[in-house]
Amino acid sequence: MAIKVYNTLTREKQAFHKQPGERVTMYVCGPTVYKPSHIGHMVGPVIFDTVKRFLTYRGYTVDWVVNITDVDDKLIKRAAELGTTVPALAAQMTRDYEDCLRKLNVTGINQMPKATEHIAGMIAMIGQLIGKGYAYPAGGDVYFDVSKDADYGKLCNRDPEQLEAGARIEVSDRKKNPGDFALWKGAKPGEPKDVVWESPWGPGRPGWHIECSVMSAAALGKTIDIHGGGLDLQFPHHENELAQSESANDQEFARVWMHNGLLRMGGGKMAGSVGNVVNIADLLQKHNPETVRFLLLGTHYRSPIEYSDDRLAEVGRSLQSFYRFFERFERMSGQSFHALPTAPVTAPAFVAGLKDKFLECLDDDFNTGGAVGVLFELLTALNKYADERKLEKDPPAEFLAAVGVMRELSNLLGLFWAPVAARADDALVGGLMKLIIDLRAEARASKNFATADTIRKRLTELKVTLEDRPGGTTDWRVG
RNA sequence: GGCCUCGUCGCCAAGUGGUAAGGCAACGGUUUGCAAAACCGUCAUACGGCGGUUCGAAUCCGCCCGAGGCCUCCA
Repeated sequence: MAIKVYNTLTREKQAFHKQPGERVTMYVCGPTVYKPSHIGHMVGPVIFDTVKRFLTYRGYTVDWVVNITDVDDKLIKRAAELGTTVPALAAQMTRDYEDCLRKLNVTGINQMPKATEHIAGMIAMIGQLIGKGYAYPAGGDVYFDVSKDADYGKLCNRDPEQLEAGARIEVSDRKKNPGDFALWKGAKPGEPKDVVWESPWGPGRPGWHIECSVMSAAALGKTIDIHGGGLDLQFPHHENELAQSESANDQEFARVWMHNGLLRMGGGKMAGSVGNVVNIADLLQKHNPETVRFLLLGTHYRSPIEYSDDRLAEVGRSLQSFYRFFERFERMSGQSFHALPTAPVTAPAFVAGLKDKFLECLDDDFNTGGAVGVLFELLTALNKYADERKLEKDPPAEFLAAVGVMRELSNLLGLFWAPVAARADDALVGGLMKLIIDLRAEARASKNFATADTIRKRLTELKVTLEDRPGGTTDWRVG
């Protein structure tokens, strides 16, 4: 089985260009850290985390870098509004971003370089571009000259001529062509000192696009295997990164470009600039982080996802059947599903076809939506197996292996990483529940079903569900 | 105006030439003292519309309708 990947540059799915055993370098554009992260910021990380998990599973060694933009106009503005400094604001928002990644089980990032730590490299690259005639200083700024780059626009199929026709591009008499973009921005009067660096073209700070060109090369080399990011970054950001890097280095910048679809809300994309964002912190007040990850992976990564509270609630509901199975598994085996190893296991016959189907989905351009569907089929197969054999305890090795397959595959999607605290582990609550259940058991034993049902009904009103099992035992759960 | 996506069951969604996965919801059944959970079954002759190519199309081509992204900061 060969992995196929859709490449934005060629607009087609192609066989992945590396062989298992080789190192794969992956660079994904991260956030500008001026506000708390919203869910849209997590789409890329969750998807590329899954990409890394799968490539690793297939035998590749993946080196994944996500950058942090910690100096920029929005940061300067926001820091001034809050009465703080750019470095302080950036540090705080970076922690927020990292916290969100952790909460959504994004574990695969190897490095998160910051723009301000690579200013020297950016100045060097800008100098190189000027030396080769691709860029020109103008009034304290430095611009990239798109007319000098013969294949400018190849990523997004843009014609520089038509950029002029658009006329929405920022007008500046310093630019030679309307499509030219800033590599270096001269400092403006009144800007705080901590956003100003000295350069051969005067004090100032780097443009946005140059940081990715420099940091990706510094961390991963001049040619990277996978460059990822949101669809909204295709143009101009990625187009410009590409133009800079290839003009400066005379070698291919990225072998494969992967772009994830955008999260939408109310029919349009969710973005800080639109103002319809939902912060992760707020979101996690109401929903389990696994539900959020499940939602993001339930759709193919190149498609848009419509976000809504109802949608998340529905996803949460569909997740319940997995959790119930994990509890069932624990009851019969005495083992926690979450404690099972994630290493590959040989699939027993009754689930072997499903395992193959799951892996084929991921082989085909990381089709997580299809893979999630297979997980549900696997769940049904496991429950059915246990039902048919009336398994209550000491499940056979075959069954344990099949559950191991569930563990192995769901881990490729980064799902089910934490035991769900469905019931209070509070000693008092546990003791009270045992008391109530014991009393109800006595009522049932003496055929006093009216009392038994009243107890259950009252508990239901308190969002506690009782489940009577064969043999007279009763389990309870919240929800 | 230019570039680019997308339109599959009530809702979400996979499926890129070979006869429509899966989930939620709903309805029947098995099980249960009754429930809950689980399992079984029903639920799109049909893939926005109209043409075309083909032995064969949701999948390819053309046109139309509708939704969205980019062309300015944006994951």
